[in-house]
Amino acid sequence: MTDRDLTQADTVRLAIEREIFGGQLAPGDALEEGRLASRFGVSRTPVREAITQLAQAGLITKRAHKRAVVAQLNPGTMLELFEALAELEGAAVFLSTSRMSEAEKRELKDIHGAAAKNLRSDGDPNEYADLGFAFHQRLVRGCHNTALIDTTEWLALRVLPYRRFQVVAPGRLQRNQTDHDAIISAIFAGDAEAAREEIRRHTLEQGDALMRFIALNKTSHADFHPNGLIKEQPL
Amino acid sequence: MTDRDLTQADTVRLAIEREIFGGQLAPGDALEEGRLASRFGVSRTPVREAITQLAQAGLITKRAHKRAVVAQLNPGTMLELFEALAELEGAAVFLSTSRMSEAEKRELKDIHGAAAKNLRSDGDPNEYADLGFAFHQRLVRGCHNTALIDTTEWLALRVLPYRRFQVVAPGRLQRNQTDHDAIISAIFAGDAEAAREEIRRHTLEQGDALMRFIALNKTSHADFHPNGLIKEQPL
DNA sequence: TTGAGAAAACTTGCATACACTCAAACCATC
DNA sequence: GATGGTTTGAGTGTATGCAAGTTTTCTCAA
Repeated sequence: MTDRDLTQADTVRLAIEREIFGGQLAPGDALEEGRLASRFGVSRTPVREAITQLAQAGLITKRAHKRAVVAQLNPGTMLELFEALAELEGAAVFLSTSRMSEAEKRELKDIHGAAAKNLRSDGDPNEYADLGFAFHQRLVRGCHNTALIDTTEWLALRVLPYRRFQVVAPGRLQRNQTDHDAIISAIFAGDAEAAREEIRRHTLEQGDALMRFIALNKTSHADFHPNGLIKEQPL
Repeated sequence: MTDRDLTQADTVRLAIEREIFGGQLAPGDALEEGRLASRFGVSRTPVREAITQLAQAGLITKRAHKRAVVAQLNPGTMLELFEALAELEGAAVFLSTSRMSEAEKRELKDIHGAAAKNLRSDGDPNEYADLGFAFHQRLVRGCHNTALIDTTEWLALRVLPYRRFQVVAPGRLQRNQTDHDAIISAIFAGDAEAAREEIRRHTLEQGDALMRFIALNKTSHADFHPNGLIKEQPL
C-alpha cells in the first residue's frame, strides 16, 4: 500500500488529500466523481476508490447516492477531536519520555530552537507553524509504538484542514513556545507524568484557541471557509 | 454511511467483517475479489469497495496487484497494539470516572455482577468473554467523547480476531475479574488516576497473556489459525 | 409571488469488458 | 541436475455502459 508503484487510485487520493490540506478543497466542498475523473484524466473507477479511502480515513463524508463532501467539523466534534488528540499525545509523550534516544531528544531541541529563533526574529508565521507541527510529530514518534503513532497522527490529520487558522491568532505563538519549553523540560527531567500533563493541557488549549478564532471570524451561521472565510464551489 | 439503505458494498463489507470476527476468515487468509463476488452474488465492483474499506480500517492488508489478505499480526505488532490500546482505554477511563452518569455506572456494575455470577457457577466461557467485552465497551463509552471512543474501538477491532484464544487460558478469568473489581472501585471512589492505571495494567496483561498463549500453541513457525490452529484455504 | 408537483438533468451504484501485472510452471541450455 | 529465460494462467486495476436514485428546473395553480 505504501509501495513505489502507485496505482492511479493512490495518485488521485494523494492529490485530493493535498488539496484538502492545502485549502483548495475546504470543509463542506462537494467532491464529484465525474469531474474529478476528467480533471485527473482517469475514469471514475479509481476516483471512486480514492474517495472510499478518504471517507474511511474520516477526511470526507459519504452517504449512499449522495455526493461526497469534504468533512466538516461542527464545534462540538472539533472539541471532542482535540480532547481525544490531547489524550493520545499525552499517552505517546508519556512513553516518549523514557524511550527517546539521545539523538531524538537533540533533534527535538533543535526544532524547538529553530522555532524560538523564528519567533525572536519575527519570521514567517507559516514556517513557525511547520516547526510546531514537526515538534509535535517528533514528540509523538518518540514513543516508538507504530500503532500509537499512527492512531495519533490519523486523528491529527482530521483537524489539519482547520489548523491554518490558528497561525495568525494574536499572542498565541509566544504562548505556544512557552508550552513547548515546559514539555521539553519535563522530558529532559525524565518526568513522564509531568510531560503528559503539559502536552495534554497544551493541545487542549490549542483546540480552544482555534475554536475561539473560528467563532469570532465565522459568518452568520455554521459554515465557514479556510481560505479567507469565503464559501464557493470547487473546481 | 450508517444509513438504513445499505449499499451492496456495505453488505459485503459487513459480511466479511463478521467472518473475520467469527473466525471463518482467519489472519493470513487470502481474499479474492472474483470468488467473493460470485459467492455474494454481486459483481467485483462492490466487493472491491468493501475490501478497500476494510483495508483502510486495518482489518485486511492490501498491496497493488496482490491479493488482499486478512491482517496478520506478528508478535511485535500485537504487543504495540495492546500497548496503544492500554493507553487509549486508560485515557478514556480517566475521563469516564468523572463523566459517567449514575445509570451508566449501575449498568457497568450489573455487567460486572453478571460476569461474577458466570464465574462462580462455572458458566459458558464464551458468555464470560462477551461480558468482558461489554465491560470494556461501557467503560470506554462512559467518556462521552465520540472521537476517543471510535479511535479506541477501532484499535480494539484489530486485535478482536485474536481474542477468541484468550478465553481458555487457565486462571485468566479469575485474574480478569479481580482487575475489573479494582477498576470499578477506583471509578466509584472517583479516583481517575487510579482507574487509568488499573485498566492500563489490565489491558497490557491481557495482551501479554494472549501472546503467551499464542506462543505456546503456535505451530512450528509464524502462522497460526484461530480455529483449532489449523491452516487451510478459505472458501 | 409562492408553493407543490412533475419532468429533466445529473450523479451515483453496479455490471461487464479489457488491459496489465505477477507468479508459477515449463522448457531449453549449461 | 541446476539455472535462467519464456510462457501461460490467475487476479488485480481501469474504462465504460446502464439502471436507479437524487437534485434541479420547470410548470401551473392558489
